[in-house]
Amino acid sequence: MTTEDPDLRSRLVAAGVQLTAEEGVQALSLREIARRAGVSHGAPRRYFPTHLSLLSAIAREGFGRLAARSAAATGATPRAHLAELARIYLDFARENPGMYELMFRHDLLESGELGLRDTSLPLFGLLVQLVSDLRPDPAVVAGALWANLHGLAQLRRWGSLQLATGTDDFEPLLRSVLDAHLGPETP
Amino acid sequence: MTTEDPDLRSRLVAAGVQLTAEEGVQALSLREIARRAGVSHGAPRRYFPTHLSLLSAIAREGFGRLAARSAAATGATPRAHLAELARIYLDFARENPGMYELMFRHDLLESGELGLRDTSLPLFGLLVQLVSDLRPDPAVVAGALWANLHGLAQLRRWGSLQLATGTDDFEPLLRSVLDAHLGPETP
DNA sequence: GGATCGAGTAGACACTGTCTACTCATCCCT
DNA sequence: AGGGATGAGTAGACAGTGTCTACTCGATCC
Repeated sequence: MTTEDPDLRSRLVAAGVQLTAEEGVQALSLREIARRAGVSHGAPRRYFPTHLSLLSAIAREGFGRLAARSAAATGATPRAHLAELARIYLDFARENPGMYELMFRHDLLESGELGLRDTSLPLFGLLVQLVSDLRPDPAVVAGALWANLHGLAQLRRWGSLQLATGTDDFEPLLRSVLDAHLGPETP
Repeated sequence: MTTEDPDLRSRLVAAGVQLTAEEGVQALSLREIARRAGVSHGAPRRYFPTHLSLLSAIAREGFGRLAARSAAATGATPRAHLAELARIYLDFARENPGMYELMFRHDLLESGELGLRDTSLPLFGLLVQLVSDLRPDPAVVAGALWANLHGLAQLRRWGSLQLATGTDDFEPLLRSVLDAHLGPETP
């Protein structure tokens, strides 16, 4: 029995977020989330018609937290701002591996009353805006950069890059990525 | 009852590969794979101690097929060779979405008698070798490039980049990625 | 020729997601 | 003020899952 104040919908999502962090994404069964929220296993059905739609709501909460962190990023120059955003993205993925995995599960895309895909659009818009000060065709470059960050986050979690490059220091890799897409750092 | 000639181990993996292509990764239950191989649900246990280790073997088969395709790639220049490899990688991910998803499931990493992580090392070695003709610090650049291709494959499947860039033409994106990491194409 | 052993079978167990029938308190309406 | 309707949450059934254990049964070996 967690706090009983908020409505069950919020409590279920909160329990799911906590469970993701504590036990990982494979522990997110409908019944365990309901247990943690202190209700029977049939109760979530009032708010989430299916298991996937509940997972989708939890993932949406994750996107919200990432967006909040990203909105707090600043930078003296667009380049510095982008570097800060990249760091925030990669840190989020490393510190919240279960949530990050959940956020990009493709079978969650269509579940829930709102599409999950659109949730990342505002963040991408900021990326495009910052890139437009540095590069022509900013939408393409921003897309390529986002893909690169996403791939870095995934492969870092996989451990492949550490094995392949022989080190787990990601600084040179991140610098190489930023230089590649944005051009070498200007003095 | 599929063909009974090869040993059950191979038949199970083959049934899993087929099932992945036909029904997707969520259909890969132990019992359904056993059913397709024409044996009882307890039989796989002789060869794969756990469900995950069977999935891991199926993913390994996927890496083998990708490696075979990659080995057939050629190019007049390292740059052309790399471009061909990139295209093969992205095509494989698009044409075998279920298998690609399975290959990079992080909970499969440690299952099976051989680590799955090492399976991608030879391919990465080829990448490093080709990049070394074009760039200093080829391990870092190859790592960044691989991460970028992986991110492209994932986000293309997710549909986010199509939504964000307003087009589903990946040619400019791929060209931007190759130019970014390898330098602009030389005449 | 009889014991041994390995491959595969069959069933139990706990757990899952979904569905349906049910309680029961709250609210609305005349 | 009283009674029906509504809505949230409960409880149980059902099929399906992964794992484990007991068992068959044919081949192999001494």
